Amino acid sequence: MEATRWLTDEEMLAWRGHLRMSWLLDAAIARDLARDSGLSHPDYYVLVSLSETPAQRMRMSDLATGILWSKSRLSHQIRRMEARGLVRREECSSDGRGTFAVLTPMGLEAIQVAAPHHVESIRRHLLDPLTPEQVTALADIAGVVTDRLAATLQPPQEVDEG
Amino acid sequence: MEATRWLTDEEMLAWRGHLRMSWLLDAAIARDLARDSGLSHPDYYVLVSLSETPAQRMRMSDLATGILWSKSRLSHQIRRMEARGLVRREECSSDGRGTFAVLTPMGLEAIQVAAPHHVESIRRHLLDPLTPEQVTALADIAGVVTDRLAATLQPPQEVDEG
DNA sequence: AAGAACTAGTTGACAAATCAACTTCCTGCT
DNA sequence: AGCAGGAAGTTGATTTGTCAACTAGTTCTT
Repeated sequence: MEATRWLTDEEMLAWRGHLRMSWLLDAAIARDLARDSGLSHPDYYVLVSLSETPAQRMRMSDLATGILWSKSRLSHQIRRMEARGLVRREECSSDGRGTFAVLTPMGLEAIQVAAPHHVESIRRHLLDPLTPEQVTALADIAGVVTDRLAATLQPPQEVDEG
Repeated sequence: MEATRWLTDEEMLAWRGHLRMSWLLDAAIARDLARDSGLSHPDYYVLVSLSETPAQRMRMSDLATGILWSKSRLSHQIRRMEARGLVRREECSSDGRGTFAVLTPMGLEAIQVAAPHHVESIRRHLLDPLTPEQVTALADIAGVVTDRLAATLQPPQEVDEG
């Protein structure tokens, strides 16, 4: 059993700073989003993913993978959004098990209205306070860390052992 | 109404990268924590805050403020942790409304066992992949962003207007 | 010293996320 | 063809977090 290498002050600042930043940032951006557009952060991810796709539809599992959610979480979320008229489900003709989540006109409208405010909010809270070098540094840091994590991490829920 | 300044590729990379990093990092560290120590991330914050305090006790509201939680969330969390024997509540003699959350011997034991593994997990997932310059850069970025946000953000729940 | 206004904390109802089955359909093997 | 095993989604129960209302004690004001 080796001695623990405790965090240096600088490391502690980076870790706790990151935690605090991500919590505050998420809260601030979620608050803006709700105020400006009546959407939650999860709603927004879903709508933006669908809207970036040519036919504005995606298979449930592709969507879930893209935003790093479990299939269960996505299914519940889509059910709620369907009830609000933002998306609808459509069967997949080529695979009987499959389901598409499809953007409705109302969902498209919602994301188009929301997007400019959301960008503004990201600028205000995250990008504006940073120098261009810091923006690049953040992108690099995130790249390195996520590459490593994506390799390690098994997606949520997919355990299913017998 | 001015034209929206959409995000550049670099800005998009920074923002989405940050989102993805914080989600994956939290998931990975939470998973390690649960496996190694049977604690959730929220449990850990609470225990660590209490353990860093001289008498291993804190007023509920100070604790809530320190970890950026609403009073309600903390109250529920402490109730659950109390049921597991990790903390207990104690009345405050100088202020009849007040309550202390106090670390129990079992809670102390839990945090002492958990801490080395947790540090190891933070190193593995976040710090090791980064250069020392990147660690410093991350600390700086978080500092700038959170200072700005802390000024703007009203704490959760404290609305209470009539 | 009395009451208004504020602060500390809790509670219960609701919303959202996770977890563990479960159904249905597809694919590959013999 | 027929069946084992895997993949796609859904569902319901449980846990966790949020919101609004509430109790009780303190402080400020006159």
